[in-house]
Amino acid sequence: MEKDKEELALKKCTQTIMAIHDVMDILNGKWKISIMACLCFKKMRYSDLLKKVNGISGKMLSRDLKELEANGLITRTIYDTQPITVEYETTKYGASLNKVTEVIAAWGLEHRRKITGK
Amino acid sequence: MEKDKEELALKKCTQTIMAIHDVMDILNGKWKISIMACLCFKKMRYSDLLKKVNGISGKMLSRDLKELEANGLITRTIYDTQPITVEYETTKYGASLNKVTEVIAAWGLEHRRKITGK
DNA sequence: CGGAATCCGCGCGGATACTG
DNA sequence: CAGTATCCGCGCGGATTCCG
Repeated sequence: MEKDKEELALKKCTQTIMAIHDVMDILNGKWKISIMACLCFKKMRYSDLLKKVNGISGKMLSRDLKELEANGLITRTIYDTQPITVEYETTKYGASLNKVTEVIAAWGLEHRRKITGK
Repeated sequence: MEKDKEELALKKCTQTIMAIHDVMDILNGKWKISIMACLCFKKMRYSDLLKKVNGISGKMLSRDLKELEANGLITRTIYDTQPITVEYETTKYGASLNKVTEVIAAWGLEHRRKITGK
């Protein structure tokens, strides 16, 4: 029946909304997705991220890094050099966001082409 | 040379960050992605969205819908019934976000499975 | 039904200065 | 270098009320 089909679609819609809401709870704020995208390319240090993630302030960066670590998306390792070195790296789990960031970025490029370009 | 390769990767990283930032400018806030995901399933009315997008308030919904429309992602059509009916629908352009919302939702489901489940 | 208007708290997020 | 601390404005976003 087509009524069942309709119902099924709506149910999937509801599930989708919930799933997205979950993600937005973890990746909230202006910067987390950018940070994850950056770390998906390679592990980086605090100062590297500060430069790469354009416009972010030191406060937000460290705060977001803490939250991302708390959610198991990245790891923080300290090297006892002089001065001390800290490296951030995606966990295996965090690396699975790679696909997400890629798709977003791809759409963003397309969008920019549409806006600025012609 | 591998140095060139490294350089290329970093350049791509920078581009990715910029692209993501563009997207976040359009899809900012807590709800826009959910709204778009919802409308990617089917066109809906204001009250439908209010129910489907769980937790959103009327104010945010109408504000976000306005912004999404301003960015060309959705259209708003008024039917002269009694009482009046308004339908929101993705533009062809907005529909291209389908892939994005799908990937995010997929990751979200996986995430929920990891958190609650085991 | 489909909003607009108003009130208001909270926390995001920027700027700056300081620390080990 | 890798942060922390503090101050503070702004706007997101909730709740409620009102309107055509």
